[in-house]
Amino acid sequence: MTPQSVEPSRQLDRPSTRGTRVRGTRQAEALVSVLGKLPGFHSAQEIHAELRRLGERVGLTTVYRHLQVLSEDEAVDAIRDESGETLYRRCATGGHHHHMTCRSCGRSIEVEGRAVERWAEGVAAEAGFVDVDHTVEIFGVCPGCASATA
Amino acid sequence: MTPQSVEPSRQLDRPSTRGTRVRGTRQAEALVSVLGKLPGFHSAQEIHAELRRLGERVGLTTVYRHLQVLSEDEAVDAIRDESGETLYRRCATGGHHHHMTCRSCGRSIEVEGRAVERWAEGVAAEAGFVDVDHTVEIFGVCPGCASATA
DNA sequence: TCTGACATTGACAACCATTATCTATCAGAG
DNA sequence: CTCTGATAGATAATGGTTGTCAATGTCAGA
Repeated sequence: MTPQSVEPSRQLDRPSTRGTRVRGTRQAEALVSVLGKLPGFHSAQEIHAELRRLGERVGLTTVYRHLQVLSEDEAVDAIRDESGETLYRRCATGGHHHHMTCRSCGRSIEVEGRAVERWAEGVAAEAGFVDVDHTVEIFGVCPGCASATA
Repeated sequence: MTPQSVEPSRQLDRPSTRGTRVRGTRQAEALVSVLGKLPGFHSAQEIHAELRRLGERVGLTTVYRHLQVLSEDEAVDAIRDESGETLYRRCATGGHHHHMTCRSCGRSIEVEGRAVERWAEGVAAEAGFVDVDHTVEIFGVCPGCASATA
């Protein structure tokens, strides 16, 4: 996974010589476009299905490949749901952040957590851990779903 | 997942009428025993392999089943590694807590995080989320491994 | 504009952890 | 001891993800 087996077109997103080509290929553009429209988190398979629905002819393999690259570039967020499936979402904000996801409708909110960052760093430093990274996910039921259920 | 499909032997761990039988069967006892000895997190498959290595004849299915039940009972912690595999570890402390795991040797430290709990609750309350739960995992390289590498 | 080299695609099969199924077996009560 | 429901576990699915590799597309330079 670390050996960047693919690592394609790393040469910046050029302004496109013709058309609105963003990253070289039609497929990549379509994928990015769909990602921008879908709210909340979706699995690679769902994204692939959506692509097909829109008439775009893109292979599942390609979807996986792009999502992987995009998530390495931090252009999309990747989280795992409770069944272990990987879900992707286009990042709204650029930097490091976390998510609060609704268990019912799947929509998610990006949350900042300076407090958490500090805490994590503190804990790690105290134990002498280095090269530290962390994941934080909050799950709950959003106001909308909560009132709908009640 | 919520429909407690299995949910066996819910009738408390009786003091055992004969032997040190903890939960009725040899297999369950062996599993718990191994869990107690293994440090850090291990996959169900690893635990199963260890069981076999010790000469215990336990089926892989059974290992999975027990780990599932134990984790529902919060008798073991379950986390997911980066490849999506589920790892289990016997809980040292009873209550809610998080882990800081070494990427290199797999050992983990249990950490308390009142700060995080408070933060998560605050964020959730602010957004109107209810029935909130959260996961926090810290990954890094422990002092031992760090100095070994250096 | 043409062309060749290299990157990308995608159908398909392989992987592999996990779960479902279904019968044989065991534990414990009476 | 015997009966009965719980448990075990071999085996077969499941299903998301990744590997393979030939076909195709892209773009730079001629």
